[in-house]
Amino acid sequence: MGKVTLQSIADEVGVSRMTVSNAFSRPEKLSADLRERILAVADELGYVGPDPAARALARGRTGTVGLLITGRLSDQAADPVATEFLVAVADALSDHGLALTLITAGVGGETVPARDVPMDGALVYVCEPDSTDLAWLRRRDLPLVTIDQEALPGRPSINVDDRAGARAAAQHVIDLGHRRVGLLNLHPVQDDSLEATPADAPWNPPAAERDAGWRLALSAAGIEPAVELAAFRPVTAAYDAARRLLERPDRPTALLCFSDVYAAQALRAAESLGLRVPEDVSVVGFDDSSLATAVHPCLTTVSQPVSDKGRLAVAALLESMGAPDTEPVRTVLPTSLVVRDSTAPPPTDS
Amino acid sequence: MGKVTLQSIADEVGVSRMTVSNAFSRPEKLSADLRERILAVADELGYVGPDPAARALARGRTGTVGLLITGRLSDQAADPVATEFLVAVADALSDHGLALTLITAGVGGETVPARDVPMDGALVYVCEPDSTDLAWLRRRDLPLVTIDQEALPGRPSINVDDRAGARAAAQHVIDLGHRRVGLLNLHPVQDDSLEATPADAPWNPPAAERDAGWRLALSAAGIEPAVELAAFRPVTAAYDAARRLLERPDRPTALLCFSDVYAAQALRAAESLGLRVPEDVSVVGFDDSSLATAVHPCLTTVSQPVSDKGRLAVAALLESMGAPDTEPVRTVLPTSLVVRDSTAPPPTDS
DNA sequence: CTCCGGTAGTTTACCGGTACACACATCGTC
DNA sequence: GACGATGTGTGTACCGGTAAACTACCGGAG
Repeated sequence: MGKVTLQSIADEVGVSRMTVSNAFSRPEKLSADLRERILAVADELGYVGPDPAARALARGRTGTVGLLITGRLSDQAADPVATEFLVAVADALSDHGLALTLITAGVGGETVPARDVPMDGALVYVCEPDSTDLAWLRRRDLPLVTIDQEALPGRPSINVDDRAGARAAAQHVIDLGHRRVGLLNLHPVQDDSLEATPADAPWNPPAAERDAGWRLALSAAGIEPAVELAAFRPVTAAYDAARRLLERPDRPTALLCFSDVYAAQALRAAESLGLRVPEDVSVVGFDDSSLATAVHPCLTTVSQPVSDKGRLAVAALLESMGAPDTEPVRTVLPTSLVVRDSTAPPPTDS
Repeated sequence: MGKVTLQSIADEVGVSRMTVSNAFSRPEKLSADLRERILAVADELGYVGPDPAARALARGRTGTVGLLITGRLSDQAADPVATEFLVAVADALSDHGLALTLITAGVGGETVPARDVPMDGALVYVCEPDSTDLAWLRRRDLPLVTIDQEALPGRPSINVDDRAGARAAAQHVIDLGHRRVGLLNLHPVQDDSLEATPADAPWNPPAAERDAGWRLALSAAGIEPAVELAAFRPVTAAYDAARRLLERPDRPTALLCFSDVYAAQALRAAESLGLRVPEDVSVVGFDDSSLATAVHPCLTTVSQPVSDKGRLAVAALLESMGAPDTEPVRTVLPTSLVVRDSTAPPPTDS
């Protein structure tokens, strides 16, 4: 038996192919009676419904939205923030009957998802600005929304106010009386190779903004921070960097960390050196992810609305899919400091 | 300007459309010289490469694999096991240049992803056996692999040996001397409505197998367990169920839980009743997820190879995409008991 | 009686590619 | 000098649908 298509059903019923198509896709365009008959025959022939690929071509829509994440998903998923975001996006999309396709950097084989996967639009989440995948998406002229990225010209963007959050975090430890402060930020490592990364490699926007926010408050207080950078992976990089900070002769009494993941590593580093948190050293995280309350002590951290970010990103994407040429919206969501148990005034003998 | 297609490039260069197609998809079929020229013109015209949707139709392959998860992703993602699995799958697929599309239950709107999204195959992860989405996938005659599900006829399946793991867990507490044992298992709630669920609603396979394993060991020891069921969501359901178990007059001295998430709730329930773990009550989890070592005390639990599950599922799917009619493989992966700090002999006065 | 508007179904013209068989020239070989 | 083996490019026939314009019919208003 050949494959069952609209045509074979049409022949069987004795109507035009178009009518069969309508029976499936536009019930109101034919009589209920005939439609019934067509569906019956279709069922009998084992027809599964219009072929999605063909439909996608003819309609120009696929019902799928991509989420671009460079690097392996396992790298990103190590941070609860990423999965929380992903989940929010998937939920928001499914409310609109759209599916979410994960576009991760291919291994450079035959097929490049960013180039070859049919989709109606894409969310650009974590990726280097000069990513080839991003370049493909842009060339395809797809509706795009960037999240936590430098905004693309003419495209909506969703960001959070990292700078204000970081500034509040720094101000918090300053207000507690800390004068020796360490910054534990992301290392802008490229291509998984620490060596190959030029000294002036650009930070990704969140890291740059957080750094700027911290320094804004610190320099106003006349404090010159000690700085260590740690690559995103492996997580022990953050542990090592935290140890380097805490082993300095002029040991910082407060650590401001790029993320809760980093802060959690800092807690471990402090513990390994026999330092108590917050009595001997204060630690501040960022993100207020699930990790923040899962570790001991619970982290003082900067909260960002991750789920809102996902929801708004989807909303923005849907809008630019509907009306391509509207003025792109640049959304910046607020952050707020959440004070928990990992910060306290510095030890009195300091 | 009209859209740039293979044809427009062909006209411009003065070759046939097929040759242009080859220039992009099969470089070896034409001279390097001509190919160069074609690519140059294509670039100049702003051509982005063959249209994915059209290519998908013509080739019969889309480069995408679906992952079917019924219910909202946020529900599932509450369990670290689900995200760990998802990540393993995404990574394994990206090694083969395939993208992963999340198929979650739509809201029943216009588009039904399971029916309308183009894909080459699908992994069936968590879903009710009579799910309409699953029915769509089956009708579409897609290569399918089930994971943690009842195997589909003629289709490969990946499962873990839940029964043996549960049995080992039960045997462990028996060997420690426990005689009063509580089971905290999954409630087979349907459609999010506890009331609407018939009393004889079928468990999903893992829950059924774990129950069977526990009882195998317990009944051999002549122990009749106390049982409470808790819906997957909200997580407090497990907390409440654990409290019910621990408030019984004949309070169990050991709790065997459906998952680490449940076990973590049981820990909280015990704490809320002033019971110490493991001195007053032992708690055993399942999965050995990241949660197991994140809580205090660290959980004795049954370890299952989640990442392997993902990898093997992808391998099985790729195989059945390549050779549709091979004998389907039924893989059952081993589980193993991991003893940590949440189990101990029962209190002596019991 | 005619004109009009709506319903039901058909026609035509794509959507943008790929597979496969074939034509044609070039070239080394027996 | 004929023959097969390349290497290159072309033609034809799809892949399986959808949009939009068009026709035929029907009933009611003018």
